Amino acid sequence: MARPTQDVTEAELAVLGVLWDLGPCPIRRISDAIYPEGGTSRYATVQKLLERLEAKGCVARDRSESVHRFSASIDRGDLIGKRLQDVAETLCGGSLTPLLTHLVEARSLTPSDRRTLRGLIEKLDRDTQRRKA
Amino acid sequence: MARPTQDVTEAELAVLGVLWDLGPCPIRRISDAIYPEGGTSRYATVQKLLERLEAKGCVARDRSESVHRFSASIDRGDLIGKRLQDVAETLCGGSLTPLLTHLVEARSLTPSDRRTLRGLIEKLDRDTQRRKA
DNA sequence: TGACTTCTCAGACATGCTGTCTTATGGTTC
DNA sequence: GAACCATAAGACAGCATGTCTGAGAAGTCA
Repeated sequence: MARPTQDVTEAELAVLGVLWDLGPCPIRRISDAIYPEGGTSRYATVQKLLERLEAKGCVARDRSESVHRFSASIDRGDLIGKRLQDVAETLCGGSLTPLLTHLVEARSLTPSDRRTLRGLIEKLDRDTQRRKA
Repeated sequence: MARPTQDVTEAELAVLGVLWDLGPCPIRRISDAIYPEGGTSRYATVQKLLERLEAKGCVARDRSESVHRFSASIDRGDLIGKRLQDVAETLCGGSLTPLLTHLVEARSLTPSDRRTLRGLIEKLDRDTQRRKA
């Protein structure tokens, strides 16, 4: 529910990334993953990042046991969507269409990309048809 | 040439926007456009923003006359491209494809958007064909 | 029980970015 | 020369970010 209002920072993203990879886990595992050298202060850093991520609505905290477990409450796709929305808002008056045409024209599309894309559009068309019928 | 390495901020974007609208012009016109109330300090603010934009390679300064003229050296599309690249780099390992599929799947596409999109893809296909032939 | 360890929690801290503003200085114009 | 407008340099506060410290609670084990 709680979508991130503020943006997720670099360091916070690293934490989120670990949660995406490992699933719900305690701080210790996250900090070990990010800072293999360990150290008390590194642990505290991760703790602070998790605290901020929780405030932003990006992670959930399970307090039912004495060692809290954290889990991501948004996935990578959500974040992509939010960032794209940001770009659209800032540069295109909120419309996503310019982003789309920009990407398609960017000529970085492989033939396979194009196949995928065409498939997606056809699927959308079918859905629209069905809704009409 | 000089592409912005750092990102353009909100206030800087406002300045760029005026340059996109008005074309090359002196500071005075820009500051009048952004701060109609006027004032010395507002003028100085715009001056500082232009200075930073110049450092970022986003505006060019013509010093040939005593009153300098500023012009945008990137357009809105460049900025969109840069931001999209940023998102891709940060969240998709540099690939733009996930952004594309995300946008298409976001089902916020109007039928007209889809027509446009299909047209673009077909054009790309034709180009590919032609290059093959 | 008491020493040890490992948490949570609250907050301090340096740094850098942003937007704003002040002041100094020099050229133009009348 | 006085008034005006420009450039130029830099001060400043506020905030975000990443990092770290210290206090205290809770669990572990001899």
